Amino acid sequence: MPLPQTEQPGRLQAELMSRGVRMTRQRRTILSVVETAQQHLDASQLLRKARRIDPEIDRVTVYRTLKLLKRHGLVDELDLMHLQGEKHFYERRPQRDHLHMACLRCGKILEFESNLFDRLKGQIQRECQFHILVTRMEIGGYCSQCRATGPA
Amino acid sequence: MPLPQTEQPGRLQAELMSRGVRMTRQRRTILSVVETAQQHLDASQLLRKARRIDPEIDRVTVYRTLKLLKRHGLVDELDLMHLQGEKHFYERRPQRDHLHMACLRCGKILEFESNLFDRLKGQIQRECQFHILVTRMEIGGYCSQCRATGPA
DNA sequence: GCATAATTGATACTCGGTTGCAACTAGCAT
DNA sequence: ATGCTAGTTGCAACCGAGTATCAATTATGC
Repeated sequence: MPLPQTEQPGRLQAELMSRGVRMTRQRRTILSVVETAQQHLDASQLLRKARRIDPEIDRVTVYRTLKLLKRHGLVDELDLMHLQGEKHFYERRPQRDHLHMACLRCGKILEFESNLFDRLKGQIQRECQFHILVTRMEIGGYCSQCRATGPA
Repeated sequence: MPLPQTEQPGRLQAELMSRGVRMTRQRRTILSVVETAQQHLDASQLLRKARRIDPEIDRVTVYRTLKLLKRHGLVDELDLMHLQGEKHFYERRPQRDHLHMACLRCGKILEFESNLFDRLKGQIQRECQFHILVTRMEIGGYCSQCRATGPA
């Protein structure tokens, strides 16, 4: 599931610094991993990739940096329907929100943007007077290939 | 957040038995707690309530019964934006799907049904050829009261 | 009733994530 | 450049949700 890489590198770092967040060697490393990721990574995958750049990085620092990014709304946290246990996955928050479909058979993750999705969020803000900060829509089922072959 | 209680009691039990699932004293107790719950419960709250009826029930049995109900599509699992740690919450699967809004300030959970939501799911089934089994849409933000008082 | 396959409860364990704290350091002021 | 200090790091110990194992128990079909 290659994510569209419309981000220039260093964007996360610049964004955090502009908000007065202190930039450490470890954070720079972790941010670069998040930015260059080609798929959704969980904390332990992130740690492994970060350690290939800086072997001294501790897992606690990864968790703390992810929390920081979440707090600043720069990454979104995904559960991907708990397809792989209780891990959480992370992705750079995109320009336009999308939803995730998880195939319960082959484990593939698909993304989907939709006007209806955007309109639904608009409706909620209006009708419920709810100020939306984060959205997470995940769907579990069978992808086109797996449904063709019949349920496992 | 009182859930609409349009269910007659014993419905879950009947549903499971009709599918050939063995009905034990413990299961009956847990099912009755799920059915009469007035809000979203997590596993440990469920255990506590079940133990008020049958003090011998073990937490493992609660977990196993929840897994059973999920497998049969009779309850939905919610994360409620991880507002309260990594717990999962459960609710009887409703006639018509709804989404959940979690107020990140006061912790209130709101539910919302919408034609746009239904249409969005239809669009996904059609355009992505994805066979939907479970849907989970959760929104984090500020409810009308909390946004009026300004962010915490 | 009986047989038997499924279920239960106890215990130990896994795993994702957090806390407390002493050592370190980014970033500012001088 | 140097020093100061609040913010950050790494370590180790911890927490809590959920799972595996297995002997003892029990629901259900005959």
